[in-house]
Amino acid sequence: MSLDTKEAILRASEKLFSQQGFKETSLRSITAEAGVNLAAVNYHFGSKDALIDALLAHRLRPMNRDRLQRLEALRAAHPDGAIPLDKLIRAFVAPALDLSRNTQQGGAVFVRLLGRTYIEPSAKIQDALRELYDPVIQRFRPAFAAALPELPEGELYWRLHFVVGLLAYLMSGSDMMRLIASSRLNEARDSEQLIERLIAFASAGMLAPLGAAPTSEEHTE
Amino acid sequence: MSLDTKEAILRASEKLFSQQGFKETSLRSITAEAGVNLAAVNYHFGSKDALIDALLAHRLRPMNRDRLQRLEALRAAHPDGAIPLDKLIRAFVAPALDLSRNTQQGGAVFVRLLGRTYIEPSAKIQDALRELYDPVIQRFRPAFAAALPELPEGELYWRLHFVVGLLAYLMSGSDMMRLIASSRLNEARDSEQLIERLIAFASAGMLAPLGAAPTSEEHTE
DNA sequence: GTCTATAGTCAGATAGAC
DNA sequence: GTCTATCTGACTATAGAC
Repeated sequence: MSLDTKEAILRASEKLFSQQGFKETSLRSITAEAGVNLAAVNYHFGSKDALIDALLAHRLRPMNRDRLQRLEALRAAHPDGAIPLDKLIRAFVAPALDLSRNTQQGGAVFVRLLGRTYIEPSAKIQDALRELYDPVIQRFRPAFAAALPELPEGELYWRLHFVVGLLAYLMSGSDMMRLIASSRLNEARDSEQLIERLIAFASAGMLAPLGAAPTSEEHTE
Repeated sequence: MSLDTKEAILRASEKLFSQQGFKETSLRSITAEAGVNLAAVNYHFGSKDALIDALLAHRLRPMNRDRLQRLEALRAAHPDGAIPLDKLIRAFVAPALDLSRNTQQGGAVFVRLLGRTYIEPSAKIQDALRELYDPVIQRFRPAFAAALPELPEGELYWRLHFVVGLLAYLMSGSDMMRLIASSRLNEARDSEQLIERLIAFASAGMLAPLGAAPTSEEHTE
């Protein structure tokens, strides 16, 4: 029936994990959604945890490869070492959000899953993530430092943090969006515009003046 | 023994929920931590879900009251209607992060819990949140619109979104932080400085130029 | 490789003694 | 109000027939 049992499980689990979370999604619901037998997950992957690991690696590795390729391309295009900030941010952010346009690869489903992993407290998932992310951070950080030479190291750390947080929140997405949704708003969730908005916001934030916050002594009152 | 069974349950559940998540925390672990009987939760709160609701309301109501009070104070201090952007952001952001300094009230424990609720997909939690947040958003939005008169409505929506995301991510906190933590970094997680950094970043982001992202045709390659 | 059947665990909730 | 004891249900995982 289905192309492949293993593939069907990956597809179904991606969908359900992203909708409900890891702990909340049972192997029963996954195998039902995939149209395969309950025992198939343990046969093909060994355990639920191993399934999660496989799923993350399956998607994150190509995404991070994309990020590093874009960074290399930028390096080549700017041999003087001065890569414009917005291009750097785009290289980091676009591969993640681009997945939502690639419907063939699971599309928006995986983007939500990815956002979810950023937040998940499970130690196992955190470990898997760290291993997948560390090389990327290690390469992007000096590029950002070069693009923002006047920013102290501590500040750079936090501002990178803010960008990652922004990305994670957007990808885990639309739950919180509904909270604010008293506004009708054209459903402009097309990722094309979203990426541009995110880059504009993040670039401005990264470039924020340093001792700037006017502190406004007390909040009146 | 303990002050009050009900209070002990609230305290313990706040701690465990924030550390492990809602689904991952069992009533058994809560009652063990609180030093009370397993049946006490159901006796005092009725169910696990009702406990979560009570916990959220217990903390969010005062926080949102604080937000609205600060907004009113700003309105009074700026009768012309032009509240500076950074003060607006502070009024929205500080009551959340301030809780981490108020150790008497549960301190950082609740901040993480709060960050977690922003992300939790459970429909019940989302509903409880919407009810608590709606009045706040409804009041802050026009103030932001007045502070950024040139920003189209759609843009304002997204940028507010980004600020909320930033806040949520920071509060759900430090899990992702460890991912990037190849940097040693002075453990400057003192919320005082964090608030200032967040306000600076968010203010700059809200003020980002409009059609600005230079689009950089393709990413080279 | 795929299935059924089931073992073993742990969850939330409740009845009823104190 | 608090406790013990227990019910009921859901889960992961596995053994073993096909």
